Parts: sequence; structure tokens; C-alpha cells
Amino acid sequence: MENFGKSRGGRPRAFDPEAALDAAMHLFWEHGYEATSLAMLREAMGLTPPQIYNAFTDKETLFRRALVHYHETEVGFALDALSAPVPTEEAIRLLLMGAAQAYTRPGKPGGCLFISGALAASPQAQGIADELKAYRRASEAAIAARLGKGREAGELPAGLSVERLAKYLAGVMQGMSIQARDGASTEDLRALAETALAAWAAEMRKAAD
Amino acid sequence: MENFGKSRGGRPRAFDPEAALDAAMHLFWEHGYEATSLAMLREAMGLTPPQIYNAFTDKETLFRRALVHYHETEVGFALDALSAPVPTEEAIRLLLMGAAQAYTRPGKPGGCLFISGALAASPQAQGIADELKAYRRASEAAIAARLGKGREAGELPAGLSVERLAKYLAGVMQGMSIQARDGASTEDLRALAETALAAWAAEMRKAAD
DNA sequence: CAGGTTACGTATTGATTGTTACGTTACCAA
DNA sequence: TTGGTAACGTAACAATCAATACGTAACCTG
Repeated sequence: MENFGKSRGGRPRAFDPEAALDAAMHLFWEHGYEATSLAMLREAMGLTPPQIYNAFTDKETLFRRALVHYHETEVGFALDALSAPVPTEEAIRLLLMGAAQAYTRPGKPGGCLFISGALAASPQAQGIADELKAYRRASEAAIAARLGKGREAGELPAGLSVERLAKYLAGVMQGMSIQARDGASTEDLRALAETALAAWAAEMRKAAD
Repeated sequence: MENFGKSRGGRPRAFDPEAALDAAMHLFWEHGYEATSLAMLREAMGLTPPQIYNAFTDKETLFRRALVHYHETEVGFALDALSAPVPTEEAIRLLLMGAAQAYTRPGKPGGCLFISGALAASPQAQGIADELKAYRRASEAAIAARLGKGREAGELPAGLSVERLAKYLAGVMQGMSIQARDGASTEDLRALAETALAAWAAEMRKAAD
């Protein structure tokens, strides 16, 4: 579409699209989709409007591209945790502790782009809000899938509702994201995660009945 | 300031400011501060721009007024729960279960205005974002205060960190707010709250050492 | 009934929003 | 060297944003 690979003739691009996208992502992460104006993007990316539009079509496409970029560069901790060859409870611990760190990285906006990007939106931007909601639901589904694997392996009680537990864990991570936005430190989030994990044993016991 | 009480001369207001404020609050709740345009407010409130500006100064003041209105009309469940003459654990249960219901009221936007209003904002609206952050922190402080009361009453272990536990509970409620936005039902949120409360006994045991 | 005061309706303001013509420049293939 | 192609820089676009003049209408006090 935008011909990011080898060009087939024509004047070469005078900037690095990957670096520009990275700058845009960080700006969207900090201010959200709608509150990030093209003037701000222009300055942060170091580009003129036609450069942005030529490379990324429009603001909405740029944002969607930024979401993919975010997923590829900032959410690795979650994929790693959920696919780690460790017991289920340990995987979940890795997930929450990874979030505690990822949501409070120095030099990066606090929290998660999938949440900060847009919780509420104008009617015109509801497509964006829906896409972010889809990302959040996918995260929850990934947790549920990992829990389901553990249950099938006999590691978790057969009577356990993985959807219910996944909703709790996803909710905790979303709360951590807001806490990070509000100034919570890495240690604060780790403590929060630790408390959240204290529910684990009790839930296992309950489901075993 | 806007002379909401008895007027001292002059043409009387042709609309009910309380009803107009209520309509504005619901719109802000749904779309957030910045994404709610004056055109939308105008239609929802049934007013002309000068009517709005004469009664509420400007958009920012209107929003701040909406926050107070929200606090007065929609957050009663939290104040009730935290001041109920019941044991601490029961008060927290009332709080979370009240949130489960309040965040999923039919005919109302999902979640909490203090979160939907603005998590991320443009540089111009950061004052609003800061005010919302202050509301969220006040909620957490109110939880911490209730926990502190329980600890002083000898109901909770003396070694318990109420700030830490309050941060967990506030985080859970914030997560519930996002889950509500993403379509979770009242029952979903009740289940989430129930799981969150499962951490209670474990935390008490830990703090008792 | 006159004077003071406040809200009304209509129409419009300047600024900012995202987006795009248009003419030029720089590369590749032939 | 020529033709094709695509990104360049400059400048401006229509639409929407929040906010306001301005003249009129409606109430209370004296």
C-alpha cells in the first residue's frame, strides 16, 4: 500500500517511516487519539502534512498503524508471559509483574495505549474506540486461552470458569494501567499485582468444589 | 456566581439549569470532556450557546460543574458503603457490589465519569485531566480512610498497609469501569468483584505475621 | 410607570481542525 | 539522455471548534 519495502522508481522517501511511526505512537499513547492533533504529530514526527498523508493515508490509518507498532514493540511481555513454559499460576504472575514494569517505563507514557488511546470518543471516532475495545477484548481472550490450557492440563480445577477469572485478571491489568497514569510507581503496581494474585488460591479452592 | 438561587431582578431564566446540567453530565460521561463538542451539548441541553455560556461561563466550568453533579447524584453507593455501620470487609463488599450495579445502569453510560471523562488529554485540557485524577485519588483515599478506621478498631491486622490495599481496591474498581465500557454485564462485574474479594482473607493472613 | 438588571434569539467571530492542490525535485528503467 | 514515477515543499482548503456582539424582551424594585 505505502510501499514500505523496496521502491520501484520515484523519488525516495526523505525520512524513516518506522521512526516517524514510533514518534506518532508515543504521542497517541500520551494524549489519546482525538486529543492528538496533526500539528502535534507534525512536530513530533518532524514531517510536513503531505509527508504524513503520503506515507500513512490519514490520521485514522496512522493511528491504526501505531496500534500495530505498539503491539509489536511494547506488548512483548504479555506474549512472553502467556507462552512461557511454566505453570499457569506462574505465567499469570509473570504477566502481571510484566505489566507493572511495562506500564511505568521511564521515558514512556504511563499505562497502556489500548486504554489511553480512547475510552470515550466523539461519534465520528467511534470506529477507533471500537478497535481499541477489540484489542482489549483480545487481551482478555488471550488470558482465557492460557487459563484454558492450564485447566485442560489438569493444573486447574475442571470446574473453574476461565472466562470469569480472565475477566478479573484483565480488569486488574486495566486498573493497573489507570493507576500508572495517576502516578503509581513500579513498586506500587507490583504490590497491587501481588494482592491480586492472593485471590488465586482462594478461587482454585472454590472451583474445586 | 451564576445566581442559581433567588434572582434579584432581571429577566428570569427560561430553562431549568439543573436539568440542563444533568443532560450535559450524561453527554460528558458518554463521550469524555474533549470529544464532547458544544454543538452536541447544545442539542442535548436544548439550549443556545449564549444560554449555556451565560449560565455556566464556559465549557470547562460546565464540565467541572458536571463533575460535582455526578458526585452528588451517581456516587452515593460509594459514600453509603464506606459509611455503613458494618464490619470493614462487609463495607468493601458493599462498595464493589455497588460499583458493579452503578457502572451498568440501564440508560446510563457504562463505567465511571471520573475515568471516562479523560484519561488522556491534549495539553490545553490537562487541567481537566488533573482534576479527574484528583477525584480518582480522592476515591482511593476514602477507601484507605475506611480501612484505617477498621484497623484502628482492631478489626484488621495492625501490620496491614491500608494504602496498599486501598490501591488494589481502587484499581479493581477502575478495571471494573473499563470492563463496563467494554460491555460487561452487572453479573460479570459482580463476579469480578467476588474474585477480587477472595484476596481479602489472604491479605489479612499475610499482614498478621 | 420609570429605571435597573438579566436573559433572550440571531448571527457571527477568530482560531484550529484534518486534509489537499500544485508545481518542483529526485530517483529508476530504457 | 529521456520518460515514468513518486515524494518533496509551499500554501491554502472547507469544516468545525469554542466563544461573543448586539439589539430585544421580560422580570423586580422604587
